[in-house]
Amino acid sequence: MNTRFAVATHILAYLAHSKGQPVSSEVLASSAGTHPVVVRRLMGNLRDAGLVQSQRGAGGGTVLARPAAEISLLDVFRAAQEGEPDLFSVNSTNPNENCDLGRVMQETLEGVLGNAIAAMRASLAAVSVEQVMQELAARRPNHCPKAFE
Amino acid sequence: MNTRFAVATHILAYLAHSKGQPVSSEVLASSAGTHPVVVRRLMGNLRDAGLVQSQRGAGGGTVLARPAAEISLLDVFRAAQEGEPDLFSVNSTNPNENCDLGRVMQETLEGVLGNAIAAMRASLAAVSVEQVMQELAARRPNHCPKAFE
DNA sequence: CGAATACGTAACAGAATCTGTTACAAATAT
DNA sequence: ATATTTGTAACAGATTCTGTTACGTATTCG
Repeated sequence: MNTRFAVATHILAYLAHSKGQPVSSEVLASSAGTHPVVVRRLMGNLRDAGLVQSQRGAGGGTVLARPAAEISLLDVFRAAQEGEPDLFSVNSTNPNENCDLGRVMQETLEGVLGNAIAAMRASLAAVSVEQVMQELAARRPNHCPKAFE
Repeated sequence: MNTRFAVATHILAYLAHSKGQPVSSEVLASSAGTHPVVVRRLMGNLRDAGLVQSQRGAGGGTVLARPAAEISLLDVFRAAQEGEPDLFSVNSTNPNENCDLGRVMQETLEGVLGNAIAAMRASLAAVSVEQVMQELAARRPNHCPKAFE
């Protein structure tokens, strides 16, 4: 699993915490421990998914496009992995040419994993960005004065 | 996800089908559509996990170390990914130095995903190699005369 | 005993992917 | 106008994955 999901969740939790105030990619990158361009690149996905809205220019930045309670981690996951090869796909190598055992094997494995994947998706769908933000705020260590800094 | 899980399942289903007859890495590789060394490399994991037993020399090959009904896909998955970075770990980048939001974020995400991962593991544990082999045999297309060839 | 077979393992190349970084155009506030 | 900030392309370095070659070791068979 790449870092995209973690970084995207970090970003959105931060935006949920800053309640409407636009946040720049530089601030977000500093908090998430990455590079501003990485944030902006990922932000493109979140924007395409309708999760955030950005504004250019001085004083610009990004805000949530809808309430944090209405953004599930499944939304985040899907947006973060958009355009990427399906993380849950069963990668097999060459399907056998003699018979299509390869294809049958792939279908069988996908069937086996189907329920588990559905459960995982449901679990992600049950958690909102607001919940994550609140849990982060609650567990924020004392020696870090300003939240999400 | 790498191809290891799919190839390992393929191998074990094949071995389950050949009931005690040792199968060479060359035959397995041909069926799985990969290279014999890839099979032998992966077989090292399966052997370490106690799922198969190999014998060198002429007429050698690999057999299941215990009945196929007693090998779950969770066993296969664990063995195939042994020594690899945890597929389900939430990769984050640098934990922030100012405060440990990075660590808290990681723990929070791991907590969120914990149930989903447990469900997925349970689902894999509920399916045996024998079941996979039987489903493959049942779904084997007609124009492929000899099973698993 | 010697040859053929087959595993075990190291080593390496090519491809793909991921992240970080630089660069620069476009948009916007002051 | 100027400073700020996003949007995006392009590229380098690191890592990973698969396929492949090579070679030592074990085992069977004649």
